[in-house]
Amino acid sequence: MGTRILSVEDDERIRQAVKLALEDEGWIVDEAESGEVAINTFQRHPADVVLIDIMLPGIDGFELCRTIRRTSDVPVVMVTARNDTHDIVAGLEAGADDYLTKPFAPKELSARIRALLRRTRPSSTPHARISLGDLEIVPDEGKVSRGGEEVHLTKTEFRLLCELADNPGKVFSREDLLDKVWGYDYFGDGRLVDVHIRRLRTKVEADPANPRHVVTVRGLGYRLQT
Amino acid sequence: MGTRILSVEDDERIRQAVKLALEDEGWIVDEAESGEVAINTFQRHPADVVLIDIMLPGIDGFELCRTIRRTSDVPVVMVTARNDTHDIVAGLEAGADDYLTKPFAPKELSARIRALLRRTRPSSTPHARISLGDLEIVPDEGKVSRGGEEVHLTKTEFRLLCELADNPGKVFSREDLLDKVWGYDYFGDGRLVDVHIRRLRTKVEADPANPRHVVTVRGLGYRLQT
DNA sequence: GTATTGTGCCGCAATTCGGTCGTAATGCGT
DNA sequence: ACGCATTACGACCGAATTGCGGCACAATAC
Repeated sequence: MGTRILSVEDDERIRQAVKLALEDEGWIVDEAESGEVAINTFQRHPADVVLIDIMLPGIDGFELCRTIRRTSDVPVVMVTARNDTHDIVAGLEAGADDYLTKPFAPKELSARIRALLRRTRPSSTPHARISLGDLEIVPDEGKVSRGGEEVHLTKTEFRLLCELADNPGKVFSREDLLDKVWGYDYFGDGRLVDVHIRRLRTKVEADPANPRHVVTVRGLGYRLQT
Repeated sequence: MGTRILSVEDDERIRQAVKLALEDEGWIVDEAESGEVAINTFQRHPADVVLIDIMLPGIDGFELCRTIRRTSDVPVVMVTARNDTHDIVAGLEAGADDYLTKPFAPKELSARIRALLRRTRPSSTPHARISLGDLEIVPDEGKVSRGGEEVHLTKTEFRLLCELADNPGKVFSREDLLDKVWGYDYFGDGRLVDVHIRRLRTKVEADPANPRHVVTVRGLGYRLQT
């Protein structure tokens, strides 16, 4: 979560369009209008993906890319104005991971970045398998079983359980869970969490009235019993 | 994947039960009732996992394990009748990778083996042959058969199936599949995946309305049933 | 050139899911 | 024991998801 993207582009209007498109995906967007500013910004806020226009005032996109590559292996997308093979090759040699040709559709932009994130990020596999007592959770397979018996959870229930299981024993407040499961931009009733906890219990607990796994900590929130 | 498992066990009934449980997972099961036979069999058909009962007539499980270890680093699971720390330590010293205590649930057995395969396999090459229940996939030859009967798949359907089969059990989101099957530069409707899943089912599933292989995980994507 | 097959896209229908609400039950402090 | 705050429950309805048939176009075979 909190994916951060650095967009380096000197054209004001394109920068705006890019920002809108990317923020629409829920990503945080840093902007830089030149290579110098970009390097500065990147050092203060390392991004998860960097988007570089080749034609820049001052140091050009290739140089910027090489500079970034010296200190980071963050995925880089180069943006070229013309469909010039030479530019593309030069970009890839400078260490870019992908390239885009102007003009590009906002959809294409976000799709490329998403693909890039998918390709580079999943190496950090959190937990292949979590088991707590008679509960077993396999995040990769979207499976949960109690005492060997597989139980079906909905997407939200599953995410909720995974979140709790991420720190077994830790108490999560409703705000914590709303943030992590429902996203940063959710404004609703905190009782929403209660409802899903209840639904989760009916499926995960042998006796939902006396929960042994999903425990409520009155006044604080919920936690997963170790 | 044509996973082959060698089960070394002198008790006829247990051997039967193990065979059934493992074949249920789509694995090929070789059997040996003694260490001598096991060594012979293993040389003719190298297995991906070897399951050894400690109590064997003739050479015992530890000796067998050491013998196998001299020529192969195949994962070995030791089976002990009693929950004896000494046995377990001795087994691990003999080169075993995991151990099980009798009596064990078939589910636990297959879960352990699956875990072992996951831990050891990823380094190896793409699977030359994948079989799941009555389905058999041969990526190299572009062939798929259900219950021995060969079925014709189109290029896209085949790639889709292979992608799913690459990590059986893992849930693939539509984006994952679009990325891998259609390429990272495809920007169409995610519903396209649905359509091809449906077409795949009409060919691969005995009853396309109740898919047993290509399963949908609502809200997450699709996965191949293990 | 024509027929056949494969591919992508759309709209409809069935189902499931998610969020909200009113209300009941429970725990906690006094 | 009482009142207040917090949590649990059941039900409802709109929204999201997915399966399905069909259509148009492209690729390939004949």
